[in-house]
Amino acid sequence: MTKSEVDHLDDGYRWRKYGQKAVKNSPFPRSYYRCTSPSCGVKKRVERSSGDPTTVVTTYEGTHMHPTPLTSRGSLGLVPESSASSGSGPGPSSFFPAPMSQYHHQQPQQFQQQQLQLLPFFRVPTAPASLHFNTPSSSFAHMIVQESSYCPPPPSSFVDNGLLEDIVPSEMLIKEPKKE
DNA sequence: CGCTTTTGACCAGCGC
DNA sequence: GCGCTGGTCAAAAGCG
Repeated sequence: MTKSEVDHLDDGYRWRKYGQKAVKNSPFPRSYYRCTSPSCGVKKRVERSSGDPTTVVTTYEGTHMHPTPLTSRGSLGLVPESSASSGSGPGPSSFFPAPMSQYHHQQPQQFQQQQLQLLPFFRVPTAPASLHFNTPSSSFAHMIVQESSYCPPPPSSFVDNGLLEDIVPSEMLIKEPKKE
């Protein structure tokens, strides 16, 4: 579950929408996406939470057995340096006009928690649960930081619980009744 | 021109 | 068997 204004969250892969259906439990339609990479049958369903229209529920089916596509539509700029070196390519950082450190600083624990739930295929052997976002060479960190930009600043209900959110999902924290 | 999105139709599973 | 629901297909349209 991700707080987002947009339905289609870029997660570093290219998705092709192949269907949309209105579901019974939700007034919002559910969208069906499929990974465009050949020999990759990963699918995902995207629907809005009936209770919270600002929350999109993304359900992944399958696991990506390939790296992020080389031909992103520029929305992410996740072009590996090897392929972007056509003109002694600039560093990946040039793909992020906005200060990514800003998002990184805003809600690091929260979106880390969300990403681990939202993108189970990120949990590859080379990416332990305690992802080191400070690692510049980690493309995963880049895409995660980029995607976090889709999440609008949380409402006042959001409180920085620090490392606590590494353990307790933010959802629980938000629903938790305030102390009187 | 190639790729993506849209959208109605089709199909399968399930409960009654 | 019938209706409902969820998932997929495929043609048409749109976009860069």
